[in-house]
Amino acid sequence: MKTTTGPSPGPDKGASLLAGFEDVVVRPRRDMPIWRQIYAHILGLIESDFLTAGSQLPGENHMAEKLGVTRITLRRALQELQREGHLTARKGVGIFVRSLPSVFTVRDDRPFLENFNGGGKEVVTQTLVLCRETVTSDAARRLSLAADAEIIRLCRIRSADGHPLYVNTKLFPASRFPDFESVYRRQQSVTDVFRAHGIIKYHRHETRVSGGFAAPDEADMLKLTPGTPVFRVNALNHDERSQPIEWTLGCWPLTSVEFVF
Amino acid sequence: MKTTTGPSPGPDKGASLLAGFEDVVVRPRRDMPIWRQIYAHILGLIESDFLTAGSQLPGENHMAEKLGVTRITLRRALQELQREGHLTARKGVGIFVRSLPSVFTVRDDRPFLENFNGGGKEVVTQTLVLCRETVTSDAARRLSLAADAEIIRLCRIRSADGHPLYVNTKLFPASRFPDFESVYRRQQSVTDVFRAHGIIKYHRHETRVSGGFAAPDEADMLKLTPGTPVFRVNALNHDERSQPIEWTLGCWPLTSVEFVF
DNA sequence: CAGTGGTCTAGACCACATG
DNA sequence: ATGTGGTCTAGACCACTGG
Repeated sequence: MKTTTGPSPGPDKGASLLAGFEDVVVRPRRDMPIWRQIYAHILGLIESDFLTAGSQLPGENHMAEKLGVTRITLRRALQELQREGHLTARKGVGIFVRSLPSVFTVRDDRPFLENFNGGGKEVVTQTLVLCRETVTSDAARRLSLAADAEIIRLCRIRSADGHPLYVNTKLFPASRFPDFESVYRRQQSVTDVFRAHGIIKYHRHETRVSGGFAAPDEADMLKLTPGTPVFRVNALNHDERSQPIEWTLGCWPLTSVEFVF
Repeated sequence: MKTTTGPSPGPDKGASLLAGFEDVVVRPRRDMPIWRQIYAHILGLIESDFLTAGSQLPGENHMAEKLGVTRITLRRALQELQREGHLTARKGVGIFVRSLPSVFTVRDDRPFLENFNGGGKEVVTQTLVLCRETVTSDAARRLSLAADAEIIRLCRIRSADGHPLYVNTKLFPASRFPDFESVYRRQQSVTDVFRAHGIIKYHRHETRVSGGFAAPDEADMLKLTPGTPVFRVNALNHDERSQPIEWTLGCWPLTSVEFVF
């Protein structure tokens, strides 16, 4: 299916822009509204790999015309697929298949990368922010710091096979890590920063998982439609003397991960 | 605000059906589309307790007219509020405020009810199904049973202050609990069933938390709009000899709970 | 510039629940 | 019979992106 070179339509971007939307019949049914049928059809194209991850859909006007429905009706289906994380729309550009792994196990008690490599995904970590600043009252409470203490803020985004999966912000008490920046810039690893400062063992003290909806900036980073449901993870790490050393706030698309405890 | 008896409009159902929608100005803005302004306005009414949990909104036509927008535009806002769990619509009846606690901590290592009473909520548990049947292959693997073993299925729904919060299905190996039904019917408590069969101590072996979208039957039970995002919890309990004795599948509205580990 | 997705209007018909 | 929410149409204008 992927190496089709003949005249038959394939999922290739440039080929037949309406591949997958030929001979599709949608008409009012008692049990399933039209938009739901379109939803099911497109989802089928994605799950059968006819539409591959990253590929672009035909324009809304083209699809609507081909399906014989109004753009609004089509958009009802597209909207649902966006909220479920299968599609992502970029204004002025187009609609693209996100097609993330439907389940992406994260074991809470293991180093982050271990969970990914099992799935054969290539994981890339990108550092967005690394700076020092004064704590907020919230973070001070969490990290047991004075109100005017200094903290280190580290924001990163992780992608699997080029698809952004996870954005997080980590806060550290600055006093514990005088050489944070230099070590981190060399190794790009928080564990190595810990080790360089004499912290060899640390443990997860508490993990909170809640749900929410992607804010515009989160949606932008994760390539989601704003309002898409997400997991919010909120974790505190302690060193071996039970002192808080790391406060993490993370955000995952709801459909891209499963947490295992 | 709640005991208004004068002519001024209040949130009371029968009073002024359009209370809360007087003098609302919505007009196109660069930074916020109309539907988003309506969304914010209604959310404000809910969060300020002007619209109380369980109360009914005016009809869509009335609201749309009052706001000076099309029904479609209004529905864009209502749809968003439904997906976020603030509203629930019943066809042919009306739209109602769900207004659940935005955070509802569940500590994984504590008995279920302990987490609720702290919030001052009155919790009701309703048993939907209690029956014996042959295992599915999936459940057999999870509970380490033979392919033709018998299991006990228990489906329940839990509500806080009359609002359904949590539906779950529990599966037990039937051979371990000959008197399940009789004990359960008397006490309505799984812990008591365990105790009656000599299991005094048991522990959570594994918990998995994932995300999904309410199926029509789940939506019906939880009084949600189908497609609303939910947590799916999947847990296995072991007895003190590490034998699996309980397999739980649960479903929570995304916005009603926070998991703490 | 042309094409994209985002928003909005003014109608309409339907299935459903209630009185 | 009435009012409700659910669906759908046929247009329209806008802001954004890219060539």
